[in-house]
Amino acid sequence: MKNQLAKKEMPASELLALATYRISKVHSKLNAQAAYILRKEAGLNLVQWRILAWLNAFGPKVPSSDIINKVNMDKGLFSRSLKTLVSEEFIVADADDLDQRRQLLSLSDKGNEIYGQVITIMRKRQKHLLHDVTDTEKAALFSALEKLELNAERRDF
Amino acid sequence: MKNQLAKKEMPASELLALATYRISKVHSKLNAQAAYILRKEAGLNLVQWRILAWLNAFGPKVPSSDIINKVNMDKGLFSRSLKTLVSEEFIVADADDLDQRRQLLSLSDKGNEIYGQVITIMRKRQKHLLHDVTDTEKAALFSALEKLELNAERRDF
DNA sequence: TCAGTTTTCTTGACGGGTCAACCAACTTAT
DNA sequence: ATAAGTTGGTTGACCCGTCAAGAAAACTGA
Repeated sequence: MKNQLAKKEMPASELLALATYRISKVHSKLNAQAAYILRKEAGLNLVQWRILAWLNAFGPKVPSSDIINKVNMDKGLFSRSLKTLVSEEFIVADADDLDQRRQLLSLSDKGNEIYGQVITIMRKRQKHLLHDVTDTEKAALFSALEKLELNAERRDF
Repeated sequence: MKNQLAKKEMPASELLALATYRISKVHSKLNAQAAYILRKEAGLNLVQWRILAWLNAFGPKVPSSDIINKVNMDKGLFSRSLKTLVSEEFIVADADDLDQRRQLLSLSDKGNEIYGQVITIMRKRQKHLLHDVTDTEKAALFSALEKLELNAERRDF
């Protein structure tokens, strides 16, 4: 009986050591940092920035679905954020003659410009974030994250 | 000029490789998994569960501020979630004679029971999450996460 | 004693993020 | 040709998470 109870107690140290807890803390701090930089440097929020970056990566004249499917982004969130990006003219949306449902998205000149400004800072940030992480740590980090991601997809275990 | 332009382009592969992006994806999948389990097994949401777990860890008769300060939890979020946990009688809140502002929180019997049920599953989950992560990977993961967390706190770099 | 400050907790407001319903356009199979 | 199903995109609803304002109680120092 004593043992059964003991099994259920969890000291604070154990909680603090949980991978899930650590990741969630890191995630929120990374988010806060990125949001701060984007707001200060470009008046963008995280979602808007991500869309600009993916659009730059996937080239011009891309339909929303391409980005949504390749990236892990919610359709609704994308749709709403896109609307403001188009209205602020960071992105131009051309009709697709082959499929009337779609719009082909491209960065505007203005969008390209701000992307260029921000990506420079973001590269510096990435460097800073990892500057004291060794190569072996980096490799292990990525491999561990990959495993975690896969294991997080299962609902039965 | 060509070089300057080249510097600004970012292929999808580079984006996908960003530590920030990977962590955010892992984080969202971990969240979804935990939310699923908690909803199915106990009808709890993540915040409620975290409060129960911390309360179990920090012992009975704890004021809210103790948890809020030790953990990184928003006061407002805590306050709102606590209200429902108390109204559903997972937690009992006793008056503190020494400080009329505070309430001393403890898990109720019902709260303890559900905590016991859930923690068993959560331990199994943690095991599953890390089952194929080697010890060296684990060590590197934690060390890298710690560095990232620190580096994410700086606003100038 | 009592004005000023600090601490504890609540509340409001708002953006981020997920889920599901839905519509319109397109595709497939018969 | 057309019914059935799929895909692309929008919208509404809702929870999570953060921030800031503020009420109430407690503390501090003249």
